[in-house]
Amino acid sequence: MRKRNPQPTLSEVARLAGVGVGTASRVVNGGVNVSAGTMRKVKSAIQELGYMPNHAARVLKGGRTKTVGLLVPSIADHFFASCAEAADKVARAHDSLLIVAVTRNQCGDEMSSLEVLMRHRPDGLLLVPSDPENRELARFVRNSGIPVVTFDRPLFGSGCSSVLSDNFEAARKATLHLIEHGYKRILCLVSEPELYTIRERVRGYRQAMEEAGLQPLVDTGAEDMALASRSLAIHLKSRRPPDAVFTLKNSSTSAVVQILRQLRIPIPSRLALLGFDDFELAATLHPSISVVQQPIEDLGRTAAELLFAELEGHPSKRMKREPIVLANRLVLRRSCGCKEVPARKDL
Amino acid sequence: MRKRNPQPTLSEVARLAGVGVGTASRVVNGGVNVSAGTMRKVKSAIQELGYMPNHAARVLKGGRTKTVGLLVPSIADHFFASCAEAADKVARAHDSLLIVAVTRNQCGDEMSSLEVLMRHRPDGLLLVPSDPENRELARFVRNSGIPVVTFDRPLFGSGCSSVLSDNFEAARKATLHLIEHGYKRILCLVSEPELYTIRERVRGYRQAMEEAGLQPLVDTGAEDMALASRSLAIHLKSRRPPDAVFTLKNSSTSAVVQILRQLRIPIPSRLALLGFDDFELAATLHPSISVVQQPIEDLGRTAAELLFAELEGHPSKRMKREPIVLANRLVLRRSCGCKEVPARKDL
DNA sequence: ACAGATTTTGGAAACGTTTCCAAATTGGCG
DNA sequence: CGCCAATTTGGAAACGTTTCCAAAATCTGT
Repeated sequence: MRKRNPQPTLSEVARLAGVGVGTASRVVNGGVNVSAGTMRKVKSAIQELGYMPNHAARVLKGGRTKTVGLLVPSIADHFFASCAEAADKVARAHDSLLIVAVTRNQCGDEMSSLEVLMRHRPDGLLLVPSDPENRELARFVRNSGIPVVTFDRPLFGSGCSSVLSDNFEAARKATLHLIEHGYKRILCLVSEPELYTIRERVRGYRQAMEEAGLQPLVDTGAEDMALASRSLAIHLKSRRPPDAVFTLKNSSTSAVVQILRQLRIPIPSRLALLGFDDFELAATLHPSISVVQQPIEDLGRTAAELLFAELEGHPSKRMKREPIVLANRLVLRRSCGCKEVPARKDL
Repeated sequence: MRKRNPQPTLSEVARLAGVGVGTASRVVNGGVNVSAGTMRKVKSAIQELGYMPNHAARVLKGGRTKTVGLLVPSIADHFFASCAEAADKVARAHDSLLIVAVTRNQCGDEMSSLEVLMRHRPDGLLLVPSDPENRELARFVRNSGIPVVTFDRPLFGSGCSSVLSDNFEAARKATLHLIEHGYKRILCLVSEPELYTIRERVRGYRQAMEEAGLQPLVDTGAEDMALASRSLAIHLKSRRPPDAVFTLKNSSTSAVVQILRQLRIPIPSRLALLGFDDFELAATLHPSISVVQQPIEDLGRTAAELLFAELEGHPSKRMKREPIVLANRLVLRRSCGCKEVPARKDL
């Protein structure tokens, strides 16, 4: 059986329904100014033929593509995957498709991925810029002619809206919390220090230490397990070893847990630990790990909603360009020396 | 400055170069039968105008869309996210875009998501069928007229290729391993028993138990933490409590770890544990958790490669329709009573 | 029942490519 | 130089929509 697939076209639908092609088109697009009878005829013709609009033709004609693009560093990463899922849900609610492309935080890939995305002429764009200072990207956004919203990281000079989380303030509060516990030599363990979010967190850490009159202690040599392990060992053997560690990333946190277990260093009695970004087993580990919990889904959802608002409602009435900043939560567990406390809402 | 974005068209290029539009087109597409001089003129015109072909117009004319669709139950789930990333990499290597839609293992969503995908006329399709017996989906695939590859789960009666992992055999081997340790009352803790992969795993478990002349003990009441907790408590209090647990899903495994920790039941001395599907902290937990490790990226990558092979190379020379079955690895850690075997790469 | 206002309808034009085919140009060779 | 073959070129048609505009049909109020 050779059921080739010469997709039925709108004129075939029109012919079968006994109406003009323009009329058929109107029925397909919501049917304004179409009489009930005609509507019915056309709809049943569509049903019978299994007609589906040809997307390419629509795009060519210049209409909406019902497509929004999402550009993220990675899609296997839980953080971005959750954002993507949340954004996808919003897109689907607006009868649109979210198309995703991944950069790997490399600006080169960024532009080329963007190009592949743009081929599909998305109605709008959701971005996580690798580098907030990327002028090429900012220029691209300005000239793109479509609404763009960035999230997790801003894009300076692009004039587009952003949805961020307060990395600075959350890191500051977290550090202050450690300080309140009496820890004085707090090591800040960093990987990927070039990323905006990480830089903000480091800034928050430094600010807190400075406020307390303590000496900041930042180590950027935590790119992977091996390096982190080496760094940690050196610090622990130094003349004035740290009494607490503040890790700025999910994977660093679990790496440190693993390393400390190997070294048989008890948490928090010998070394306290607080991590940025929650992870599934943080509550299950022994001891449970205190973390800053990010509003992950909120970021994706809010960004998408903002995009569709600009897209549908108010193309001219541009809302204020101030970034929307979402709060993080400090979830206190055992690893910072706290008694297991119910998660606090106050940042 | 209203820098609208009237993308330059091919005729503008042609005009600037002083040639016909057909000639310009030939230059853009590899330039066969074009004299060297003309070539040069057109290319510099392209350069000057920053011309980029309009993808929609090309597609409309009947070419490839350079797009493949991926339909998965979820994209926030680490398993599918990794598959997606691997498939995306392959797609990008073929200068194509992977477009993703999510079902939530619900057949209704499945067809509607598929419809949204099909709007974009993908050149091929990558599917994770919610239900291998879904006749509607199978019919759709047969009539779609484009190559389709399923992975993780088959789709019976669809005639398309599949890439699977050997859930049955892996579960059997895993159960056998527990049996070799001397465990006799092995509880198989199940959630989402309607899923194909889960059913296969249960089947493998039963087979192993039967081979050993032991009584299978399957509990499907593990849908969430609360239920799992209740189930587990009941079994532990029964007259002949289990001495080992085999969990069939990632989240069940960590749920059980958490529950046993709360109940202060030592692993593996009082209750051994072996899980299906590895997770990041499985090696870090105390004790470390033995698991079946799935070839996650392989699944996505292989499926995508298969799809592009059908797409590009051999549209008629259909390869054998036998599913490709990838092997799982049994990663032995402490929770099943094993000594920590070289904590790294033991098959 | 009729003029005018309103709603509904049909069909042509346009979107930017590619793909033809015929026309124009070039080259070879007697 | 002249003629045929081979190469190169220009431009029309087609892809399937949407969006016009004018024509047709229907509705209003008197």
